[in-house]
Amino acid sequence: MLADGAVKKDAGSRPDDVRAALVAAAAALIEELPESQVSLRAVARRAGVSHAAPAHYFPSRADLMAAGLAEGFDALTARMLERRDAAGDDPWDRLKAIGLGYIAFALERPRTYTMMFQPGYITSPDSVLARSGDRCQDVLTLAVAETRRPDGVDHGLGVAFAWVTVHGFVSLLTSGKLDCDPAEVVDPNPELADRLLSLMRPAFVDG
Amino acid sequence: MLADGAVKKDAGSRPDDVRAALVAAAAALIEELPESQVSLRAVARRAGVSHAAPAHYFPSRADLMAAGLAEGFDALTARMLERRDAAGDDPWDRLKAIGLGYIAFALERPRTYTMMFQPGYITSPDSVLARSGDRCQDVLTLAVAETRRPDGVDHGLGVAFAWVTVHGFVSLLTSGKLDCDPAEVVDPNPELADRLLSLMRPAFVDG
DNA sequence: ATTGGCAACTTGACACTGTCAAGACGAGGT
DNA sequence: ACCTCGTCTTGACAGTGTCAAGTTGCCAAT
Repeated sequence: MLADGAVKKDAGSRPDDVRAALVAAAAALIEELPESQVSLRAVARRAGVSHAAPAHYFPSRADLMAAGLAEGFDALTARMLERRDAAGDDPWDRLKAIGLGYIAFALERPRTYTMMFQPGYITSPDSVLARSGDRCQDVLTLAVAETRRPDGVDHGLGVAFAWVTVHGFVSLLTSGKLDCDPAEVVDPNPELADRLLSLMRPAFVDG
Repeated sequence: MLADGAVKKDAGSRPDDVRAALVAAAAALIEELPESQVSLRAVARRAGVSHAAPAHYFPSRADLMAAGLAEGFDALTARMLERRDAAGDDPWDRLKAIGLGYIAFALERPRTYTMMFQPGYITSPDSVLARSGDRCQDVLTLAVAETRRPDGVDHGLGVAFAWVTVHGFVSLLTSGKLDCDPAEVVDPNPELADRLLSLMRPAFVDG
């Protein structure tokens, strides 16, 4: 009956397959198409199921989107950690590496990134999307804490400042408000991003 | 058939009336409803015309939205100018006043502000929306230029930094990523915004 | 082995959307 | 009077999210 839940691990874990396929299809379409064209039915078609199949796993379109966007947050977190660990031991270098990883991800998957911050997909504070967003923020919080110095700014304010800077940068970039090509910002000439991040240096470390 | 009490005979009943009513209805609904619910037909209903009337003035839904969003940019520009002129003569005070006006507008009309930066509504570089956005940027550019000092940062970088900071701030706020209530940030306790803006002070002026 | 039940979908329907085609209708010119 | 044009309406079409009902297949109990 209900004694041992989640006993679905037998060979053909079909149910989870469909769910995973739906989330993967959503994540793919979110980057491929403009937001208004990422329809429940298009996701269902991509996943090879009927148009109403998503309703069995997700109460509404917003919930399916949220699942796809949570994957985006996880990928962003992974990218930040990768860059941070590749940097040295200097706290500022590590924080800047995280910022550059953040920028690189957002410019690689601009539609996903934009939708990740669209209000309306977080249905509750402990939804999958909100939790993956929190894990992402934790990485930044830790890196800012590492730069802590006695006369430094308030920790929460520092986290906000760092996040605000990188988020505002990629957001304005993808909106076309900064007159430079987003495609070239990270790979061919990362000077702009580097100089921008350096502007917030005095808020964190000396010198 | 017209709604009722049509003012057709009125001296000011130019054909532009319908167009203006559509734009006004769009601007109102953009703030009242989530983006996906701001439909062409809902705007037409609000304006008291048939569901296909907008098609005569705007080639597509995006163009009607762009017209409404351009009004948003104009309102933002007006708000920034108002705050700047109310500030004193000190260049930094004027720049900060613009920033606070920017933040106040964005938090008063969050849905409008968010949609203003949504890529996809600017159909061409000299569209109405793009032009009104440019006028908004000009105000910021001028204010940054006023802070110019010999050893200051590059002008374009300074503009980007200032814009990035305020835009990132309100964007993260309305996304719920900064754990404070957006409704209280400007009116009851503007300390957070003030302290955040002060963090970018060293990039512009001495002391 | 048969039955029952239930979860995992599918099919069908409804109201709503953006956009196109065609028509109504008054104003202005000839 | 006739014609034309711009303005707007009506009607239609494919596509959408979501709900209701039906179908299928598997597992447990009889």
